[in-house]
Amino acid sequence: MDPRCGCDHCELKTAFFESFRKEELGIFCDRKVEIPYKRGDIVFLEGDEIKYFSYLKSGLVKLYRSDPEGKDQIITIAGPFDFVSLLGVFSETHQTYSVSVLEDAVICCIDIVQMKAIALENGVFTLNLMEKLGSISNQIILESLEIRKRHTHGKVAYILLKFSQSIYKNQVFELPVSRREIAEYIGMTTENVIRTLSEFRKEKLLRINGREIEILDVAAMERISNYG
Amino acid sequence: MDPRCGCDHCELKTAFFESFRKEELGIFCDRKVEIPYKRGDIVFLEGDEIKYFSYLKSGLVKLYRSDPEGKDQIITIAGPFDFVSLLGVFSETHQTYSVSVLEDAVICCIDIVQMKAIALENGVFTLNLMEKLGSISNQIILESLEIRKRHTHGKVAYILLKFSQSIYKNQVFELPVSRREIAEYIGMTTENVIRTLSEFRKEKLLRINGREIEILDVAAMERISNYG
DNA sequence: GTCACTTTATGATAAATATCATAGCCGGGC
DNA sequence: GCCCGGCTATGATATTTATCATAAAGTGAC
Repeated sequence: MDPRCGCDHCELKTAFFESFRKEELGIFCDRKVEIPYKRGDIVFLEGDEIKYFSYLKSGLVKLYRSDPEGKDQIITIAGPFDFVSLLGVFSETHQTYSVSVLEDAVICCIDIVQMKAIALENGVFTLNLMEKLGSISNQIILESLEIRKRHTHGKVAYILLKFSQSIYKNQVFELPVSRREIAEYIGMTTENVIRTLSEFRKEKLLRINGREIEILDVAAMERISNYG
Repeated sequence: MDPRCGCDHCELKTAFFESFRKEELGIFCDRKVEIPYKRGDIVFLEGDEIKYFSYLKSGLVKLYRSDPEGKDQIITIAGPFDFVSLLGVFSETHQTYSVSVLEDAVICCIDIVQMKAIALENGVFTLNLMEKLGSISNQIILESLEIRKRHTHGKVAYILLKFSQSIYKNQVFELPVSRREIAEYIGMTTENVIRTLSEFRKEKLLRINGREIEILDVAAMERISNYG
């Protein structure tokens, strides 16, 4: 086993690279580039040429689009083990969205040509990859539909529960985004996000200290998210 | 060449089955089932077990979700050459959405186990499939984001232009859905969809005769869709 | 530390959207 | 043909949400 290669112990390996044959893992490791990013860094911008297939080893990033007037729309927030590359990576030549870093991150990049070459050779790998990418795309679609059908209170409750339950797995957490970014995520104005948070605080559903949030009444928040 | 097999001339073949080896096409053809559907038929329901990979040969279908209170939410409308199966087909065991028929359709069904077996063997096919599925998922995500960021006038204009430009490729077309279904698609109330259509009619942007729509002023509709 | 700028916060008001009520219309079932 | 139920349509009203205005608090550059 090649001592230079760190992929043997990568947490991602068990996720889907287990299907790699030894020599493929070797190729993978030799070619991959791991890049550390700081909060606020741009990973790539909409329109950039797609050169790498990339996934998130650690940290938190946001996927977003900017419209001509400069208003951003957040597509989703991705955590460790999520891919930064979505399905478009195999059908597009240029990025259809931008990615920036919310919490210091390490992103592993694999040359897209190399990735396709391995995919052509190894059916198990490709099928695993398709399952994983499919599952993520499915999640994004369903999340978008869930957000769309909610009103302001339900939207804010939904997104706070996402942070609490899916991302931080804790009732107390530090918001990785500003109120404005929450608004860009769920499609409201910044003022109404702030107002809704204030209302939840006054009703003792939340404790708020700047970006630190504690969900005091989970059941009530779930009720608001589902029927609010 | 097996005369019983019609797949040689299938329009879909050039789309991505061109990567099939001859024997694979044979297996495919022997196993496939082509099912004709009438307007109003249910193809499958959310929660049904996934047995087939299916694509639309002709006609028009809607993909939708129903919430506990019975309100539907339309995910997208798919035409010929679109897949009825989305990416989840490889990562889920049960359907995460329902499909019903808007215009008489023929759907080709392939056993999912068989499909996976071919995918494992033929990398070119799998990569082509991933590109196609990826592109469709990408489109659904982008469409959902486009709808989310618009207000009522922009939403209605957007969806009418979709019917006119993407689906029927004509300024005159017969709406395949009721006003209520349009509302379920773009997230408004039925009354406001009707009201907005009436306003467009009064402003001479549309001619409306029941479900027959003619877009009289395409430029104005595009302006409303983009900046509306 | 100070200044400029962004973020958070709240209130007042305007605009957009939903809800409720009503009615004509159309199509399918019998 | 006739009736019933859903679809289309429109108005009045209530509610929700956005916009505008203002200000305090936090943040980074120098």
